[in-house]
Amino acid sequence: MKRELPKTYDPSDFEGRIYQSWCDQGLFTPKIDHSKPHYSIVIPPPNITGQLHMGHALDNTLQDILIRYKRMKGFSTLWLPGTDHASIATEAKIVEAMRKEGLTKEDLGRDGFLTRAWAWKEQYGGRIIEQLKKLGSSCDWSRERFTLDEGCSKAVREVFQRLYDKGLIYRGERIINWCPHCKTSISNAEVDYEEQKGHFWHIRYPLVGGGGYVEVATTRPETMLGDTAVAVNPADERYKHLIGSYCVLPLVGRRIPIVADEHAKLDKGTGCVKITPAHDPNDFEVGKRCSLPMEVVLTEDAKITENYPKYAGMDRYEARKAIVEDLKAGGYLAEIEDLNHEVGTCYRCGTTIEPMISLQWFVRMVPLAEPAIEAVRDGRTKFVPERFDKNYFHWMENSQDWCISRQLWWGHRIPAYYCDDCGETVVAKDGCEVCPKCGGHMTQDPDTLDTWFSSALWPFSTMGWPDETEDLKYFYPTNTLVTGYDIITFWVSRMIFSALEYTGQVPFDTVLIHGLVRDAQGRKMSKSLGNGIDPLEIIDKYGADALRFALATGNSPGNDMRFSDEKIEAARNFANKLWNAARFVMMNLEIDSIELPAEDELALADKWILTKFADCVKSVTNNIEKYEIGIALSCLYDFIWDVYCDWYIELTKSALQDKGSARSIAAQKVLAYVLRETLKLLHPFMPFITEEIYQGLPGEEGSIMTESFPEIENIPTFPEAEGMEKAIDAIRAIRARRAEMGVVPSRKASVYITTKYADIFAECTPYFERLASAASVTLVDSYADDTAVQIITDAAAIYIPLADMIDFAAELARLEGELKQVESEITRANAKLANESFVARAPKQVVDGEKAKLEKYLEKKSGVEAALEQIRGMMK
RNA sequence: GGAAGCAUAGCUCAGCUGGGAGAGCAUCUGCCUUACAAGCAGAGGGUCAUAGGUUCGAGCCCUAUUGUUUCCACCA
Repeated sequence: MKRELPKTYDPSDFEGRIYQSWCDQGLFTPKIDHSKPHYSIVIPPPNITGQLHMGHALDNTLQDILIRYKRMKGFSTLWLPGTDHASIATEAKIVEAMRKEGLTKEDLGRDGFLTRAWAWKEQYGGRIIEQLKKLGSSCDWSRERFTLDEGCSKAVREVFQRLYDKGLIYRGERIINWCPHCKTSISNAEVDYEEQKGHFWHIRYPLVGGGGYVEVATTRPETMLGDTAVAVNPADERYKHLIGSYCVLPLVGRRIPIVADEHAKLDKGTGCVKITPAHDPNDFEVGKRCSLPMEVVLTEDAKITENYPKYAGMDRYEARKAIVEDLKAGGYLAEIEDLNHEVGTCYRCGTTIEPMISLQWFVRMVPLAEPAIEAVRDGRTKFVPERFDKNYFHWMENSQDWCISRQLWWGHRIPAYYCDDCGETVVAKDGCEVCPKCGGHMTQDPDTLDTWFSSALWPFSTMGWPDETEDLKYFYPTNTLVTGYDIITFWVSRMIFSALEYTGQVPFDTVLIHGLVRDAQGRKMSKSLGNGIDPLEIIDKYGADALRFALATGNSPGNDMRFSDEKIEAARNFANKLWNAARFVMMNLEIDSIELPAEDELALADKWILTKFADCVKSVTNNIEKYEIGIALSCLYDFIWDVYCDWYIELTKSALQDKGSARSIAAQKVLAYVLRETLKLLHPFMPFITEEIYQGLPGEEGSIMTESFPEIENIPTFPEAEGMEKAIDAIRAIRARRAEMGVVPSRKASVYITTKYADIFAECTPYFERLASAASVTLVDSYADDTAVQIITDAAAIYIPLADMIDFAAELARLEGELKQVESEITRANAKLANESFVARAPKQVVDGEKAKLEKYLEKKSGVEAALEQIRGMMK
């Protein structure tokens, strides 16, 4: 059944319909077939708070390209989709929404809050999935997962239990990053540093017994309330005599010791450091080494505790002001220095984090990191591009224990239980109600886990781990993980060590890293700048294929890219070009199925396009295999636009006019064959337009998705096709000269050609007539009309009698220029070949190539010289 | 403080293991040529950041410098 394409390319006309038909046919759901190789990808699960943004669009376009390619290559292909509960981000949004209604978490209580959170998930979780579908993502929706669903939660509890039993999870008092706004701890990875203007306050602490003081400096003077010592370096001659003595904490009056610790540097500041073990990570360590007491001075919303009545209830900044004033009044303030420094902020809400001592759960990183480092070092998992492994190693080798407990409600609740009576701690994945020790009632830890704890299990928890499911056996480990470089430490590294620990295998063999999508000026897209581009608007306006093309082309792995109107328009134009080429081919077809003609029916142009197509298949395939998506796509772009449309279609036009003729039918077959095969090559990149056109081709009823990706072995190639290039060169040369002379295309002119490739040029006569404005083409042994324009190519000398158009002086100048150029080429080639070292050391093919060039130029030179002679003769 | 990336045409970027600098957009000139003006045919435009080095040969490899971006760590 032949269907004509509408005259204009309008993606909104068919993208939705096609996606639905793929779903209806179940084409995204793989069959588990142990006789076939598998290829699997798990999606980086988008947050349920999110909307599709350009980063997602890029990430998922790349994944879909790989998935569709592998599917057509015959792999049993799974792209497993899902969403992330995004504990802190979602909870923050819900709390904010509640605040507008005048409600707090406490008003609703834990259960009430969770009911509301699940309602949120129902409302927004589906939205981003719908958006992914608009992009064309060929995910197996029947396997869609959610990090907080029963299966993933089971995996989380299992892992927690195993790690606890192995001693790799522990609970302890440590300095953690506290967000006073979200009122939870966050991990080091969740802290963003930003430069802020601040001050360095120099404070004098009077010495006990005798005059004098030590001077310390701080950027957070309010923490002085919690000072329990002053440290000096043990090697510091200036203060050696003070070690072991005491000073008095101003405003507070507490006697605190002067201790020796390496943490104090000789050359920094005054050499004396105030020590606040409960509110500073370094001081915490000093405190441990020197057995100092810990004095907590801030509450969980960063206000001064009741222990300091004068300042109690003030928030940290008010207290800072008040304390500075009081220090000044008491004569303790020595100096105020301006200073810019990096301040840690919460990556979710931007609030300045407060280091605090707190009882939290931690994952011991060193034993887990080691095998994970090894797996990348020995290549079981590779980063593309490779350089990102440095990033990974650096983080892995220096990672501190991971704080995994969060004082949030939306998340996986920690499976730890404490006895109300004896305080016994039990970790139990299946729950625990009665204390095994005293029979008392057990209460579950109120905290939840870091959202990344469940994300870390995603590649296998989604496949049913810890159960030995069919999916797990067949599709795990996965093959490729596609993600941005900004998430390597958060997520990729944690998946790797988790997978190794629990499944004994790496979670994926390749991590394809892409960069950020920036705006046309190169700025990060952000809400606050208001420069975000909405992929859905782009899809509505230009189509998903155009968006995918724009994102996949013109950049290489790991690099940021800019997105602009020009880019998306160029992409849309390309789709339109293909659309119209297909329309043209289809309106000329008289055949009802597509097959290649017998070899003896092939014209030179047919052999040429088939050979060029084979080249295209090769480079597209090779580049996808190397994850060079951008290069693969640009090969296709060039082939479709320049080779197929601008040359091959034009070359067939004269044959097509002769409807029903053998030549016309042969041309139709080749046109249709190359079109169909090209659509298959392009399908992974632009799935909708390729499907729409494909289904309009004669004899093609099914989906292009179920076709095989073109294989180079199946495409006939012909060494003689190279001859076509000689004719193309000649046509180009004629066009260029005519354009230069200002001859309008409608003015046809006779063309005389002398060449040693007469057969080729004879066969190409119609092409010259159609594409080079030739009235006729005559092959001659020599040509002697002095008034003709002369054009010299490598393969031929071409004469066009256009006497009235010729400006002889200009012609002379041009030929002289051409001679000069060809001579310099000859000089260059000669010099190279005269270089013994070059001839001896360069590979043979390079040297031979150089000789061939020399040959060509010498021939051209004699042609140019002859032409010059003729024109000089005329001008006399 | 540690590390990495980038620097190529007016703009945005490609350039795979070293063998005569490419594309898109923009600019200029023609053109309604049996699909496509979202098009066709031509043209101009580059000391490949700088300085050294390795090599028969460097945009590509090495060293240093400059500019720029990012990541990590820390700043009492």
